[in-house]
Parts: sequence; structure tokens; C-alpha cells
Amino acid sequence: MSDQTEQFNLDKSYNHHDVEERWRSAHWEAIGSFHAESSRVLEEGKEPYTVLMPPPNVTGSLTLGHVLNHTLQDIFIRYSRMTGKEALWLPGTDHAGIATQTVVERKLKKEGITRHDLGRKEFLDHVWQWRDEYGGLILRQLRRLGISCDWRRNLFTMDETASKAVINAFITLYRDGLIYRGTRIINWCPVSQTALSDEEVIMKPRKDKLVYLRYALVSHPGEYITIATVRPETILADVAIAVNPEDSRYRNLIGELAIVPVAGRHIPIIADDYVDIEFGTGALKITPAHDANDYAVAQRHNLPILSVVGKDGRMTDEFGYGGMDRFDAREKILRDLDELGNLVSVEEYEHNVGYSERADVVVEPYLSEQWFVRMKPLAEQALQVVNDGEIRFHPQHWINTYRHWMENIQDWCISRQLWWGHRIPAWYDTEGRVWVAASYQEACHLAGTDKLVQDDDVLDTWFSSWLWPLTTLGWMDKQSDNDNLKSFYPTNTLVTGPDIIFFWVARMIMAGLYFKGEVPFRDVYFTSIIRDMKGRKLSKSLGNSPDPIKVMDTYGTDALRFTIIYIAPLGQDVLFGEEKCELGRNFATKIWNASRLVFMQREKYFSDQDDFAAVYRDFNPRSGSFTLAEQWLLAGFNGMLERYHNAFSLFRVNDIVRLLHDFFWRDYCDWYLEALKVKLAGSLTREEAREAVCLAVYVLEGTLKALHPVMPFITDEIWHHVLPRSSDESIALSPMPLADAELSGMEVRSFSLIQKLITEVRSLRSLFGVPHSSQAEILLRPANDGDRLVFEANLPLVAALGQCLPKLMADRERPLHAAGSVVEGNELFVLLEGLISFEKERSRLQKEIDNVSSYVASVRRKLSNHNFVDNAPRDVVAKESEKLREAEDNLEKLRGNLAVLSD
RNA sequence: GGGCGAUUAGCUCAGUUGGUUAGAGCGCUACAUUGACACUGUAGAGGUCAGAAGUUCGAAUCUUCUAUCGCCCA
Repeated sequence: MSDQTEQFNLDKSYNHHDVEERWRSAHWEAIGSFHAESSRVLEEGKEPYTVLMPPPNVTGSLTLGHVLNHTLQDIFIRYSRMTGKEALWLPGTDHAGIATQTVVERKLKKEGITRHDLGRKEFLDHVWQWRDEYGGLILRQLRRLGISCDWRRNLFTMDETASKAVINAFITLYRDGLIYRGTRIINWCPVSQTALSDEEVIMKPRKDKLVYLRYALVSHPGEYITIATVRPETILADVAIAVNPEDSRYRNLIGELAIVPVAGRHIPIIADDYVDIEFGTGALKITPAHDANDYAVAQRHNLPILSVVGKDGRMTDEFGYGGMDRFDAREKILRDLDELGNLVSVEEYEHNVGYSERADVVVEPYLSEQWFVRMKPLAEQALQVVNDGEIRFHPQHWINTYRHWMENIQDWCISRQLWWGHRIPAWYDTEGRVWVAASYQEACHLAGTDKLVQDDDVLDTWFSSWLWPLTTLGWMDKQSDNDNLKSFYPTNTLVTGPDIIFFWVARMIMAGLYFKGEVPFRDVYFTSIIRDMKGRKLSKSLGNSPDPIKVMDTYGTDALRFTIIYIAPLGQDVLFGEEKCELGRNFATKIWNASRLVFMQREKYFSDQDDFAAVYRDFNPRSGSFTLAEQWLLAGFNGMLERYHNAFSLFRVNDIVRLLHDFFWRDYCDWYLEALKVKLAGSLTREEAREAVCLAVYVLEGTLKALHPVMPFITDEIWHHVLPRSSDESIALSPMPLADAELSGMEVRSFSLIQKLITEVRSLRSLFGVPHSSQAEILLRPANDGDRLVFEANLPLVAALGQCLPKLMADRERPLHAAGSVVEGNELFVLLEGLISFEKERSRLQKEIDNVSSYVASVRRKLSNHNFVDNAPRDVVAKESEKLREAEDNLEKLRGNLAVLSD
């Protein structure tokens, strides 16, 4: 690393590779910038601020979704750190049961090995090996983003402490009667060969056939009852036909028996109000082993349960379909039913079908014995804390989704037929009794025998993730109480996608309340979903998913971070195209170049860093003697800071970057720095010049700090050039500037008058094609003595920025060869001898006059409306009157100008 | 079917409790290239704020309905 402190100015051009390399996480980590200590909370009384990283899937690699999500978290955490809090960001990864097991199995398959060849223990060794080798990728990639986690506290959900917590949580819930084992219809993934929770099933529209089948009636030969189904292959497991008791069409058939086609079994026709009279024929086949609703009907009517589809999605029946895939069997049985004369008709039918989230195949409702968490008792309080505002959602409208889920909550199926994960701490004795305990020894002790077999299944990965707010702080059971928990629980802000509001957010709230008796976090910020420029979801198969690492290489990490926040408004989808990063790159370049200009000016008035540092350290923006432009800048800077801090308190991160961008580019660069050049070019004492430079650096430094949470690299780099600072200091640990109300309230009207005047001069020059090389003469006739003083003090500025020779007018005559205009009652004339076309000026003036007079008319109308004058607040009426007076004044002057030209 | 969100300039979006002649970025047009910056500067064109009705002195903003799109849950 080159020694930064020696250099008084920046390199001529900005190179994001160099800058990011210098301040990369490795450096920040080495100097401990991101370490949080409980002692500083408990002993020094610092206010804690904690962010939980949603643990990325250990098989994952960086996506733009991660970029957005982690940039947001980094912004919150860096801001909090700089505003004096003990900021802790807890990183980690989750073990992703299905995904990881699938990855490793696929790898083994290439070598011709299955996990069953290896056995459970050896297979798990392979998984751990894989994890050690490839599992760190996503965290390495996240480090490139410059995120400021306390990496010392990195946790993996399969780590020992986290595993203990999971087992203890299971045992506690079991002993409290909130975990039970039961036979239910669950979502079965035939590919991964495991149960899934409802949340892991994605409903997708699918085109199927709605098949109408007739079943012969036992006691009425030649008569039939017709049902409609999309799953004809499951008729083999039918146990009844149900009709709605209100349905007059079938009332007389209730209690009769029907014959299942192909199977030949006799099944009853029953009445149940679950049946929708409108759907199909109003008669519904009941297949309890293959449909959750049918299962419920069967329970109500004490019907038997038959199964014809196995774990692998193949048929298990004895009617000739056994061994066939369920979808092939569907085709075959249709042909058979047609031949038998039972097929009435077939309709095209689009409906929503559940697919396995991971394997993307149609899930099979499957009857099996699984472990469940009873959710109702947990949901009640979890709903209340959100309703009461103890936990706040941003944007707020997600509360509706949350509420709806909580109010209609189903029990959570937590067992998975996998090997990779936390094995369920339950043992069975020879009589099939279950013993839940933390270890085999303890289970033996409970059971009074050592002839125990452990449950083969593991727990849903989310069963460890829902403990994340606890395990990341070292919680292991209900008795846990350590300094980290004391200092940093509850955490503050959770940033996550709304797609895992049920999977994760809701369940963490339940777990926090249940195990710790306190909410796990205060604010939940739901991020936008990133789509491509056509509004499509990013996906690897579409090839529309840019590699963030490549984007960072091309545009710079700061540029990517800035851009993604700039284009991601709270609560709305983001349309991302790589080229949008030009926005961030351009801004970074602008910051660099503007800083260079400031440092160049500094070099003129200070001999070196130390010379400057001595003066700058005593600089006080409240006590300097400043020009109108400088006062305006200070007011704007402090006003920006006010809105900036306010935006943070409202989680309006998008506003934050826009505020910074606009202030820096428009106010600081376009106006202030131009004004500064003019000031320094004038006759100043050395002290005055030094003070002016200090102000420029002061506002620059403040802006860099405010920008630092968004663009950590470039701001740290330039900050090290502001003063001699060693490389083990960081802007990340410097205090954030606060708005100074005295400065933000300073008078700005005078300078904005000058701005308007300059803009008007430029506009007229451009309109009349005054060549850039020539300095047009300008005559100014002030509206009053106050404005005269403002103009007098700023003539050099107007001259430079308007590229003109401005003079205050002595006489009252309008110059003939001139373009005239009015700015807040002040008249200005651009002398255009030889350039002006009277015709052009006349039509321009006429257009302006039309414009203003229609405006005058509309304001007059408003003010002559008694209802307006009587009802509107006094200040609004006064403002309108003032507008009218000004517009009328302008109009009169413009008309005067036109009159002169028309003579 | 239920719920939520969106609809503002060619494109992407700001517009916080109703009071501006509705803003920005990109794109477009014209001009400018030796002292921070062409990853730039200056100026300009471009909108009946999806449609209708209502509340109000006043609606992009509030209410209702309609249309289109998206998401979540049945």
C-alpha cells in the first residue's frame, strides 16, 4: 500500500480498482473497523445497534438480490456506527438441507456413487468436505461488496453451538406439547424424496385436462353418477363420491353405492358441504391418500384410506399400472376408461398446481408420518407484537400479508427425509414408543433401555434459521444469558425479501418471543425484487441475470452500490440493466474530479498538509465571513443533512442517495465550485482565500461522510487526502455530521436571485446564438435597492458564469438592440448589436407575454373567488397575492419591452 | 374468488400531512474541447399525472367505480 498521507492531491483520474483494492474489507477487517464489543454497551453505555444478516444459502453465489439486500444492511450499519452506536452486523450462512444434499449427491453421481453406497456417516463427511471447499464462496463475494460485518462472529447453522440450540429448541417445544408426530397428508417431493412444508411449495398455473368420468350405480343398473377430476389415475384409490347436501340433483343418491371403474370397488355416495356445487358436475371423488381436502372429508366420514402413488411418484396399484410414472399412468388410464365406456368428456383446464421449490416438479400430496410444530399458540403473540407496532414493517403494507398468514396458520411440517441437517433428537424403543432427548444416553435413561433407534429424519433448515437472532448471539437454550445477548438482543433492523416473510420473518418472531420472551428485532425492511429491463424475474435459465462481480469489475463496487440503491424505491420492483451502473460510475468520477479541484485550490494557498491541517482544524463555518454563494452552500448543505437524517429515520434509503447526488452534483459542483473559482480569482487576502478553501474542504468532507454508508471505498480514499491520516484510520469510524439549524436557516434568496439571473443570461445568449467566444454586454435594472446591492456584490460572478459584461443601468431607456427579460422584477438586457433579429425578439417576447398573462388571469380568477379567499389559510392567500403582484409587474415590463421594439 | 401494490415526459422513476405554471436520471436536439471533470458543461424540446364520477375554494395527491399490469393467498 502506498502511503496516502504524503499526497496532497489525488491522482489525475479515478481508478476504482486501485481505490477498492486499497480499502477492501481485508484492510478494514485488519484494523478492526467493524468489530462490536458488548463491553462498550454494558460498561461504557453505548447504544447498541444490531443487524442480522439473513444467512445466505451455503451453496449460493452472489446475485443482484444479495447486492441490494446487503448494501442496504451495510448502509444502515455504517450509518449507525458513524452516529455513535455500537454497531454489530452478524454474518453467517445456512446449511440449506435439500440444496446442499442435492449438490453433493450430483457430484457423487458423476463418480457413479449414491449416498446409500456410502452410508450416512461417510456421506456426511463428503458434505462437510464440500462445504469447506466451496461453501465459503458467497461470503467471499459479499466481502467484495465491502460490507462491514463483524466477521469474527461468522456462524454456520450446523456449527456446534447453533446445533445445540436447535436440539434444545426441539426438546423444549416437544416437552411443552408444541411439537408432535402425526400422520398427515404432506407435500412430498418425489425427486428429493422428502416432505416439504407448505411454504416450500410454489403454486404455478398448469394446463391439464379436466376429465368427466361416470361411475355405475350398484343398485340401479344402467345408471351412473358423473364426477370431474384432473387426476384420473388416482380413482384407483377412491373411497367415496361426495355431493353437497344442498344439491337437489343428487339428494336421492346419497347413501347409494357406486362402482369405481377399473378397480371395480364399491364405494358410498356421501354428503359433505365441502363439495362445491358449481364445480364440474357437483359430484366429487374422494381420494384421501392423495388430496389433503379429501383426507379431511374421509376423517369426517370414517372412510378407509387407500394409496396408489408411491414415494418416487410411481404407481403402486394392483390394476396394471404399478411401476408406471403417475403422469404416464394418467394417459394410460384415460385410454382404458374410454375403452370401458366410463369416459364422458375431457375439457382443457388451467389451474394452479404445487411445485417443489427446489426440484421444480409437481409435489405429490402424500400420507405419511411426520413431525409438526403446533403453530396457533405461537402465532397469537407474534401477531400481536406486529399489530401493536412493537415490530414495524417497511413498507408498512406487508403487515396485511403477515396478518393474513398468522390468522390462517397451519401446523409446520419440520421433518425432512434427508441426511444433511440436524437429526431429529427422537429415539424409538422396541415397542415403538418415542423418547425425545438431547442425546442417546439421555434417551436411554428416559426409556430405561438401551435398545433405541434414532429417528432417521433431519429438521427443516428453517427450523435452525428461525433461531438465527438467538444463535448468532450465542444462545443455546432457555437458560442462556451472556453479554452478547444482554447487549445486542433484540436486534434492530432486519433487511430481507418479502418472499420469505412466512418462511423466516414470522417464524423468527415466534421463536424470539417463545424462547427469549422478547421480539427478535424492531424494524423489518422488505427489499425490492430485482427484475430485468423487461420486467422479468432474474433467472439463470433466462440468462438475464448479470454477474455482480463482473459488474463491480466494470463499473466499480461503489458505482454498483450507489446505482442499485438509486433505482430501488422502497417497496417496488427494480428494473435493472447493467448499463444503469453508469449512473453510479459517473457520480463516483464526479466526486473524484470535484475533490481534485478543491485540493488543487488548496495547493495554491497552503504549502503542505500540515500547514493546511493547522488552519482547517480551527475552521468554524459559523464564524467565517462568507459570500452569498458560500452562505447559500452552507444553508443547502445543512438542509440536505436535515433531510438526510430524517430519511434514515423513515427508512427512505432511496431518498438518501438522491439527496446526496443532487446536493453534490447540482449545488456543490455546478454552482458553488464555479463561484469558488470566481472568488479565488478575485482580489483576496491570503487569509480570506485560506478560509474559502477551508469551507470547500469542510463541506466536501461532510458530504463524503454522509455518502460513506453508500459508497464506502471512494469516500475513505478521498477522506485520507483531506488531512494527514494514517491508513489505520477510517472514515467509517468518524462521526457523522449533524445538521446545524442556524446554518440551514441562513438567507438564500439573494443567491438564488443571482442563479436565476445567470440562467436567464445564458438562456438568452443561447437563444440568440451569441458565440461562446464573445462576451455579451448586459444591462441590469434592479427592482429595488436591496437587489441592487446583491447585484453589485456579485457582478464578477454573473460575468464569469454568464460569460458577459454586466453593468447596472443608469438610465430608464430600454436599449433597442437587445433581448430583454425580467427576473423577480429585475430587468435585464442582453445587448445584441448585430446579432439580434427584431422579429425573433418580438415573437419571443410575445410568447412570454402570452404565457405570463394567462398565468396572471388564472391567479386573478382564484383571488376573485370569495370561497377561496374565505376558506384558504391566510398564508396561502397571501402567497397567491404576492405571486399575482410579481407576475403583473413582470407582465408590465415585458409589454414595455415589446412596445419599444414595435415602435 | 380474496388481499396487496402499481399506472406521472420516449424509457426508468421522484412528487411525505391536498395549496408549484408537475420534477430527476437516461435518451433526444443544439452549442462548447488547453487548467477538476466529455464518465463533462450550457441551453432546449418533451406530460390533458390510466379513464370516469365525487369531496373541496383548490386534487397527481382524498373517496368510489372502471380498465390494464404485477405480486401474495385460496
